[in-house]
Amino acid sequence: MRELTNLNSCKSCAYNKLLFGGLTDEELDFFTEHKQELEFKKGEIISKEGAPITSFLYLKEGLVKLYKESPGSKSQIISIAKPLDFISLLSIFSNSTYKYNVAALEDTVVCSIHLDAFKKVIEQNGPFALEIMSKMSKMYDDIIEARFEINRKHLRGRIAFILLFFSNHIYHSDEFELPISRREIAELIEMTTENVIRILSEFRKDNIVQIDGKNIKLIEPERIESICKLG
Amino acid sequence: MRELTNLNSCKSCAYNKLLFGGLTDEELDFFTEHKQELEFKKGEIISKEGAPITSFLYLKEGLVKLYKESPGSKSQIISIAKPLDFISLLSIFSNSTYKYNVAALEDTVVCSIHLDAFKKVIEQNGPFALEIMSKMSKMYDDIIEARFEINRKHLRGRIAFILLFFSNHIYHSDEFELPISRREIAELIEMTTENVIRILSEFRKDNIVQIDGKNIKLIEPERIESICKLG
DNA sequence: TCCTAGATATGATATATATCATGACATATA
DNA sequence: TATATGTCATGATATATATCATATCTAGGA
Repeated sequence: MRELTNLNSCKSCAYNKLLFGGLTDEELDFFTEHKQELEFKKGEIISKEGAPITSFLYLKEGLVKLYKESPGSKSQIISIAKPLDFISLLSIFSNSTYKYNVAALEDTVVCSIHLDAFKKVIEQNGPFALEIMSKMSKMYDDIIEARFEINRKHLRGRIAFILLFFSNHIYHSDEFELPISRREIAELIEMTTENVIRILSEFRKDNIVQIDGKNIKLIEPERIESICKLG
Repeated sequence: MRELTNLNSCKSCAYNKLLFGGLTDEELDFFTEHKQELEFKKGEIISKEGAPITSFLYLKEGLVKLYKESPGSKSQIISIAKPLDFISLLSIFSNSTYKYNVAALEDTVVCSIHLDAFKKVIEQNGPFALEIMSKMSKMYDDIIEARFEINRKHLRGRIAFILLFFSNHIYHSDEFELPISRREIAELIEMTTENVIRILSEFRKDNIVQIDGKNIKLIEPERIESICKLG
């Protein structure tokens, strides 16, 4: 991890309009004083389950995974967060320690606002509180929704689901480089690594995707959609 | 559904201290003006996926299930809410319509505060906003946690899990009456109805639970704990 | 440079779970 | 009262998925 130093003020940050619409100049200045920008290299751990929470974190650039590790069994990936997503979920309001691990899947920049400062502004700015609740709510609902969707699908449907997830929600393209390994895909959509590999091969043989290592190109997105829906 | 009429003011409500610690007398009076208490009989639907959200709901008495229905496949139960739980999750801050169905499992009393009134108080009372966030956060985290726990267990472990859930978190007793059918258990812990029945029978034959219809008595809770952990 | 560990890949086999079939019983309905 | 409908129950069978074994390829460390 590396702390970025030549910081702009939050006031001039391109992200503040998107995330923090309802803040006054004074509040933005207040955040500027209490924030840090942190850079993580691919693979680095951003926060660990059980570690004390001291700041509100959101993703500025890059890609991260939220995951749980439980002794004796393989780890489970809860979700993948993209720029502008909060990576400390609501846990920060109900727990003093993190409930999940977070690790960088790509080189990543995280904006870190000291928790006390963040809470202070929530307390004094009601509309801002509602905004944060709305955003967090949506993230949680999406996680739960995805969990249930994955669970009612067969393996082929799950692979189709995750391909479409990267294509539609992360890279907005039919062609992309997978940011995670086959094993991590398995941890994300609840199946074994072998079956992830096997079914990706099937898709390749069926000529609905081109696969070269981590490089993916969806050849027949409509067919993948239908496998996702029906499988 | 029946609307209760002889309402006490929120000020004197035994629940307000538990749920709404940080409110002024004026704010409680304001809620009193904008609330209703609704009574639902067992089986009645409290809210439906897709219906417009007009109020903040929390459970005063009884038991409800939150569930999703998707065309062509069986419905999935997301969670079971008990008194003092919010039954409109954060959806109310991010969506204009409900994302889940809610139905009463027992005769139930719901306190319904008009959404605009509720949001108004959140906007003007920061500490209250934080309180609500904290409570909602915990509910969401619990749901996600349970989902992942269920998923890494085999069927016997899941049945053990759900028996312990009712025993420890709902009824606080080794002896209780199941509030849901075998089919609903299946919808809650992601397995088929037949296997729920089969494994409950196994547990009965193994003499770790007594079962008479919906009446359950855990004979060897420690063994159930260990099946839950290991299975 | 070699060596090792991990990722990818594929086949054979085992096994957990779903599906199908059937029946008893209770409960709602006409 | 008779008829239908849903729940509980259990066995036989089918099938999806995990597990085990093995091989190749690549990247990183000594």
